[in-house]
This record gives sequence, C-alpha cells and structure tokens, in this order.
Amino acid sequence: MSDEEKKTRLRLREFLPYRLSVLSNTVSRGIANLYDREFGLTIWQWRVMAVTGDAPGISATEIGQRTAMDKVAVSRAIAGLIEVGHIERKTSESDGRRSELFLTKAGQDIYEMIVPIALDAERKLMETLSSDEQDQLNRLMQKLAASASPDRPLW
Amino acid sequence: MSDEEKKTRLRLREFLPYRLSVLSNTVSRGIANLYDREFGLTIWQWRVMAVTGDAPGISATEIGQRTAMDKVAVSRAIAGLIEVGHIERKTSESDGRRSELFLTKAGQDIYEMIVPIALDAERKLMETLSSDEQDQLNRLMQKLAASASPDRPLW
DNA sequence: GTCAATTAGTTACATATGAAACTAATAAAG
DNA sequence: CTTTATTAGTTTCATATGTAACTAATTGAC
Repeated sequence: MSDEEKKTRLRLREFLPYRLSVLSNTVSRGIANLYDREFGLTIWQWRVMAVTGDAPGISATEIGQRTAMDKVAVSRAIAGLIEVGHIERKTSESDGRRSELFLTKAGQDIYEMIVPIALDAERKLMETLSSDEQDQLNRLMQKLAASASPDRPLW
Repeated sequence: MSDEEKKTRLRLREFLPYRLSVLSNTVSRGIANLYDREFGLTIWQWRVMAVTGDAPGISATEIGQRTAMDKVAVSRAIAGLIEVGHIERKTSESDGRRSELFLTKAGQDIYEMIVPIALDAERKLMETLSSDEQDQLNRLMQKLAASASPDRPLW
C-alpha cells in the first residue's frame, strides 16, 4: 500500500475533532443534568452565576467575554436568573447602558451549594488521572486551545 | 485561609468541563465552516459520509452508533445527503425495515476530496504537539472518555 | 397461523440557538 | 450644541435540535 493510500483513510473514532466533540458532549450532558436536576439551572445560567459570584458587579458584556457565550445567550440566561431571583441588576451610575450584576442572597446560597458539587464532579472525572497526567492534560489543552484559536485560522 | 475556603473557589477558566466545551466548540466551529464552505455539508452530514465511505452498506442505526449521533439526526443527515445525491439507499433484502447506504459516484468523489483536507486540519491542530505529547493526548482522552462514560455515572 | 412485543426509521412538536435588526445611551466630530 | 458613530443589551425571526409519537416491518409467544 502506498503512503498516499494509507494517509487517505479517515477513521472517525480516531479523528481528534470528533473525539473532542464526543468527550465534551458526554461531560457537558452529565453536568447539565446535574445542574438542572439539583438546582433547575441551565449550563448557561450556571456559567453566569459562576462569574457573577466570582466578580460581583460584572456586566453582561464582560460575562460574555469570560464565559465564551454570545451576548444573546448571556442576555437570556440573565433574564432567567433575575426571574427566579438568583441575581439582580443595577444600572451603572456612570453609564446608563451598562448594568451591574450581583447575586442575591438566595443566589449566593445556591452558588455556595453548587461550587463544591461542581468541583467534586470535576475531581471524579479526573481521579483516574495521576497528578502528572493532570499536569500534562493542562498543558496539552492550553496548547490545543492556542492552536485552534480563531485568531490563527487553520482552515 | 482554611482548606475549606480554598476549595470553595471555582474559576471557570480552570474548570475542566468548561475548558473542554470551549475547546471542542472552537475546533468544531472551525471545521464546520470548512465543510460548509467547501462542500456545503453540515458536520452531521460529513460524519454520515465518513462512516458510509468507510463501511458501505451500513444502516442508519449503525451510523448512529458509530458517530454518537441520535437517530433523528442521522435520519435528517441522510435525507439531506440523498437529496443532493451524495448517497443512495437500498432496502435490505433480508429485512425490509433496514436500509443499506452507499456513497454515489459523486459522493465518492467528494469523500475523497474531504478526507485529506480533514486530516490536514487535524495535523495543523496537532502540529504544536510533539510526538510524545500526541501519544499523551491519546491516552488522556481515552481515560477521560472512560471516566465520563454514561455507564459509569459520576453525577 | 395470529396477535403482542420489538426494531428501523420518519414525522411532529416544542424548545434552543444564532444572526441580524432594533432600542437606548454614550462618545466623538464638527 | 447637534448630529453621527459606537456600544450595551434586547427582541425578532429563521433554523437546529431533541423528545415523543408514529408507521412499517420483523420477531416471538402461543
């Protein structure tokens, strides 16, 4: 068999973009179920709560940047969270377009319940990896993320 | 700061499920654009073509298993591919419910054009990794996939 | 054989998502 | 100032997606 012929074979199960997608979807589905079941939150709502808890007073635009969500998704997640009373919005004094977001007391309580559960799920996911392997994973993901960055189009 | 307090902090950017999701979406978006731009295919249509090219005569159900797609997505992808003439369907002789799928000549031609392009995109994505790192990546992804398997619920 | 249960695949419906248009506020140019 | 351009965020609309209901064919129990 010639080299060209060999290279022309594509096995989906060994194809990195496919494997990444399947792995990510499996993990996301599990976590999404967890958040929804336990707290009635979507993944996007949880992401918004996570960064709002970490940086109170953050704006919707900034949330979008920190969470890799587009502004429509952010807007909808915020609307839902306000409706159920987990976050509140104050219009910025200095800029009337901007609103500043904060967890309410109820939101804080939920936040503090989810964080350990989420970290625990992550720990369980990684527990089959040795500490060295966890470091490797970190490094590899950073490299791949840089490699796939839309600033540096591969395709 | 107590241990409990330290553990309670969750930084989204360092949270594996989040990082996986962002990486996978970045890669998928790039590849989806490529397939669509060059060949007018969705990712799902491409997955169906990939396995049909690799295993002619495969059924829709089997495609679902090999591609981690649900049967509705498979059905729709097939419908689209038949419509544009990339695949054809023959009802199984032995089982009238089952249909067997094949690339048409046109489908074959496209398949043979895409495969090297897809492999090349994968190569570019991984080219920042040394050969050792590529092996590590393989191993780590296998372990994570096993760890996240829905058969072994973590959450 | 006949009837209930299973399987392959499609269709219908309800929800999720993203692009583009829109509103309101601020900034920048003259 | 006033008018033009930009920015923050929301709404609209068209498409994508998943669940559940459905159709058609096969298998299994009797």
